[in-house]
Amino acid sequence: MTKETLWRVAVEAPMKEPLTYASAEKLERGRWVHVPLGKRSSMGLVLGNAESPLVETFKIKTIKNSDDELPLLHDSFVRWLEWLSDYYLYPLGLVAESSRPPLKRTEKVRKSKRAPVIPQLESDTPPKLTEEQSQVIEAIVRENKFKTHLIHGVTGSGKTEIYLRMIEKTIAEGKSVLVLVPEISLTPQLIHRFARRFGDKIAALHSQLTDREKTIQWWDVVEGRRPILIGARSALFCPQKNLGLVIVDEEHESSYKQDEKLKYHARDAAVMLGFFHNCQVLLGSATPSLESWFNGKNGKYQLHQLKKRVHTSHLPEVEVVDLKLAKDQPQDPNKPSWMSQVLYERIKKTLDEGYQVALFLNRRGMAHVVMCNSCGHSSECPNCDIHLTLHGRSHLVCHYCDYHENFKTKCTACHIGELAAIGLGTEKLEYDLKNLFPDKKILRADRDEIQTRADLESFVAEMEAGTVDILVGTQMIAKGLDFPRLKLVGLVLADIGFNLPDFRCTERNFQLMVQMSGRPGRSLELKDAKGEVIIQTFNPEHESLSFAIRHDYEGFAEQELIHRQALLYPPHGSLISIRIQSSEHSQAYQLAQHLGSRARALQNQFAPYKSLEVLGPAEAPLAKLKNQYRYYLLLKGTQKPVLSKFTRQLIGDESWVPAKCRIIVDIDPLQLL
DNA sequence: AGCACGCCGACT
DNA sequence: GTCGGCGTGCTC
Repeated sequence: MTKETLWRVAVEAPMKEPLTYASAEKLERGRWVHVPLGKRSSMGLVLGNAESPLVETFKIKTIKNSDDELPLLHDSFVRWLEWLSDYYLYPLGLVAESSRPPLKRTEKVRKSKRAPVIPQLESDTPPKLTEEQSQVIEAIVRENKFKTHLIHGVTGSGKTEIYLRMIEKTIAEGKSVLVLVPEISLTPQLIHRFARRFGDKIAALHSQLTDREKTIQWWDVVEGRRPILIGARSALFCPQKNLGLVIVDEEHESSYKQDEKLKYHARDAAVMLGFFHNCQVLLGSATPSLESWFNGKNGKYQLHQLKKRVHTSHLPEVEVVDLKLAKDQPQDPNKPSWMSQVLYERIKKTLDEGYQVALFLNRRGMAHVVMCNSCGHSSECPNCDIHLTLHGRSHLVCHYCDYHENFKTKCTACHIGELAAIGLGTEKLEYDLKNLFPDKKILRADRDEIQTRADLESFVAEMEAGTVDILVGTQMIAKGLDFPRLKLVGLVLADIGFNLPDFRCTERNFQLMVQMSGRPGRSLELKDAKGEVIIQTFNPEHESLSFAIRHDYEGFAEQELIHRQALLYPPHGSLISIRIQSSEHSQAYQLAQHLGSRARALQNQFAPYKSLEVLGPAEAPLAKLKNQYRYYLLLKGTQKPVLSKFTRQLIGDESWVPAKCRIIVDIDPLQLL
C-alpha cells in the first residue's frame, strides 16, 4: 500500500485559498483531478504538495482520480494562472477553469453542414517588405527572449505583414504562436488572410464557434497539430505547446478588457504570458493606448514606428464644422436641424456622384450627458476633471468622488443657451434621412441592429454590393471595416464623445476619429477622388480634434499624458474600483459608507498607504441596475503593489460583508459606469 | 460556482 | 397536506 501524500488543489469554487486533499496516486503540479467538494464532485488543478495542517479544523478528503485525458499544464502556464488570480483578486480555481475545453473529446467526428472554421485557400505570395518593415523585424529578432514590442504604425503601414513574417520565423523554429484580435475584427476576411499564408497550420477560437468546433480547435492546438492560434481574448487560456510568440493586434481596443467574472485585460495578460514563457510579445496599433505608449516611452516596452504607408494613397481630408457658427448661416429649410448646410451639400454631391456616405453618432452614455445647445458647454467636477452626469432632474453629480451641484438650465458659460440632456439617436438620423432622400437606400447599423456575426456579415455584404447609399451607425461600425465605394464620412455630433463622464473619453474619442478618418477613400475605385471626413461639433477647439485632423498621434499622446499627470490618472497612477451592491438601497449605502471609513482608517494605520487616494463612495451613474443598487469606491495610487496590498487588507475575508450585499473588485478598470 | 437546507405562499 | 419559490451557508 502506497503512502498517501497531501496536495494543494485549486478547486472550481470561489475560495481564496487552495484546498488540501490526500492521494495515493502519483501526482504532479499542473495535473487535473476530480475531487469531492461538499456534496458534489468538482475538477481541480494540482498546485503542489501540502503541509499537513497543524490543527485539524477539517477532515481531509481523498482525490477521486487524476484526469489523464487532459494535458498536464506546463509550470510556466500554471505560474501565469497564479499571476492572474493574484493580480486580479479572483479565485485560482475559477481562473484555471477557462483553460479546459468546453466539451469532452469524442472519437467519432460528425459531418457538419457548417463552413469549416479555417477554409482551404490558395496560398498567396508574400509581398516585398519595405525598408521600415525590415528594420522593425530586424530589431525584434535581435534578441530571442521575453520583451514587449509596441509597433505603432499608421493605418496601411503594413503591421500585419510584420506579424506574418514573425509568425513564419517562429513556427520554422518549431514553436507555436498566439495571435489575439478584438472579437469584432475576427471576421472571415481576417482568417482568410492568415489561411492564405499558413494554410492548415492555423486554428481559430472565437465566440461564434459551437462548443464542438471549439473543442476540436482546442485539441488541434494543444497537441501541436496547428501551431498558430488566432482568437479573441479567451484564446489566451488555450495551453499551447512550446509557445514562442504572442501578438496582440489593435492593442488599444477596450474590448480586450473582460468586465465580468475575472476582470482581466487581455493585452496585459498576454504580456505576462510572454513573460512566463520567456518569449517575445508584439503589440500593434495605429493609436496605442496611453498605457502602452507610456511604457514604450519609458523603455518598459520597445517602441517601433512605421511612419510610411505601404501604398502611397492619400489620407482623407478632414473638415471640422463649427455648429455654433453654422446656426447663423443660411439654411435649407428642408434639412433636419442636426445637419449643417456644409454636410447637407456634401452628402448630396457625394450621392450624385454615385458614391456611398456614412454618418456616425456616438450614442453611448447619452441619456446622462448634458450639454448647452448653443455653445456646447458641459459642466465638470472641480476635483476630478470629469464631466458631471445628471441625476434625476435637479442634480449634477461626479461619479468618481460624489461631488454634487445644482443643475441650472441656463448655461453658465455663454449665458444664452439652455443645458439639456442630448436627445439624438441613430433612429432619428435614419428617419430624417429617409424623408430627405426618399429614393436612396439607407442602412442603419448599431448595437440594436447588429447582434450576431450573421448580422455583421450580411451588413458587410450589403455595403460591399454597393446597393446602400447612406449608412447610419454608431462608431462601433467605424472600426476596421473597409468599403470600396465609401467616399464621405460624417460625424454628426462629436461633442457626445467629448462629454462622457470618464477621464479616458478624450483618448477614446481621438482613437475613434483617427479610425473613422481611415475609413473613406481607401480603395482604388475612388482613384483621384479623395475620401472626405466631416466632423460637426460645438467645440471645434477641442484637443482630440486638432490632433486627429492632422493625423498626429504623438502630439496627442504627449498632450494627454500631461493632462493625466496632474491628477495621477493612468498611466501615471493606477486605479482599483470597488463596487458595493445590494437589492436594498439603504444596505448598499450603509455598506459603502462603512467601506469608505474602513479605507480611511486603514490609511491612517500604515504610512505607505498615506500616498493612496480614496475617492467616494459615490452612487453609480446607473444607480439601480438589474434591481441592484450600486455604489463605487475608487482607489488611486502610483505603486501597483501598494494599491493591491491595500485592497486585499481592506476586503479581508469578507466576513464583515452582510448577506445580500456583494463586493466586486475591478483592478485597472476601463469603464467606471 | 453549485448544491442542499429551510422557511414561506399557492395549489391539488 | 406538499410542491416549489429562492435567500443562506458551506465546501479540504
